[in-house]
Amino acid sequence: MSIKEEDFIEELKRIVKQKGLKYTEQREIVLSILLQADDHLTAEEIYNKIKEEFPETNVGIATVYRALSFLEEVELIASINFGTDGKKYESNAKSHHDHLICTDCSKIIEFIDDEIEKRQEKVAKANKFKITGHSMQLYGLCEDCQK
Amino acid sequence: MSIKEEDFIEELKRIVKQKGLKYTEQREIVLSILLQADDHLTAEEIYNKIKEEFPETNVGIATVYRALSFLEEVELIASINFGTDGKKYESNAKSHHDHLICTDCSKIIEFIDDEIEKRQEKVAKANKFKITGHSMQLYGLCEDCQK
DNA sequence: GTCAATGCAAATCGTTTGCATGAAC
DNA sequence: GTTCATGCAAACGATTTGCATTGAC
Repeated sequence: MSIKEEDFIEELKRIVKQKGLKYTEQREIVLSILLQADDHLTAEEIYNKIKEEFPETNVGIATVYRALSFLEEVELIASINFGTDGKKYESNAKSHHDHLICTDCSKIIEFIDDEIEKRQEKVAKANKFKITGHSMQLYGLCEDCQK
Repeated sequence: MSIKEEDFIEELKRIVKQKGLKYTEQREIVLSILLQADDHLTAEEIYNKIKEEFPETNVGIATVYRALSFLEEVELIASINFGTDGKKYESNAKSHHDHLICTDCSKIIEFIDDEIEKRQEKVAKANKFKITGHSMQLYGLCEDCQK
């Protein structure tokens, strides 16, 4: 487990305690699965991974959803929306970024563009909006799928 | 009906014919509702508007969904995703733009930023992606809801 | 007349909820 | 011991599908 991952687990403990809630194995497992994943996972994929990697722990899909909502709320993880096809989650251990999504094979490429970020702030300010989050996806065909 | 709206209806007729499909009143009604709407509508809202504005026409919600998929596929309309809360549609008669969405009152403000568009192209090119569409939403609190 | 499009109801899928039980504190 | 979190199954809401019927061509 990398240092960053430990930090996130510690952060979760801190948040839970500070809110007067309880620290459970399930919440930790969901977070750690996302910390170790190198791609974006759906709730169901996380649920299956738990059953695989932690067969001794009994988890319900409802708990996975509850943990994900909680972790997203406290900003330890983030989600991208795939419409009817559900949401995908990733940990916030990586720095902020946006996504290029292949509409054919669903591959996701992450990118950062500071200029875009800056312009977004500007637009928000011009419209007197207090930004709490944003979601930007570019859809298209990846190199392989263009063939 | 503005000239632009007529153009869109004509375009629909052309596309339908070219594809060897059938031109139906229902598809035209769904498109024209979106052409006349000044805000973004859900499938259900469109369905209700049809029952209101075209009470003599019998439509099922399934047909509305089928028409919306079709119209989106041929790029006469576009959608923005609200996750579990469903999709909202708008016609493509207006020029391309992105959205500022209030997480409190759901108000949507449209904006265009050429610089952001340019940077997006650049990012796509750098990753050898062939862009077919994009979706960018900034979430936050609008002026009123900050109070 | 043929074939696509429709309306309806049932089915599906991701997600949420109610409730009794179990675990953290 | 109290209270929050869990697992399970049932409920939910948006969207899709199967199928017999209708309507466009």
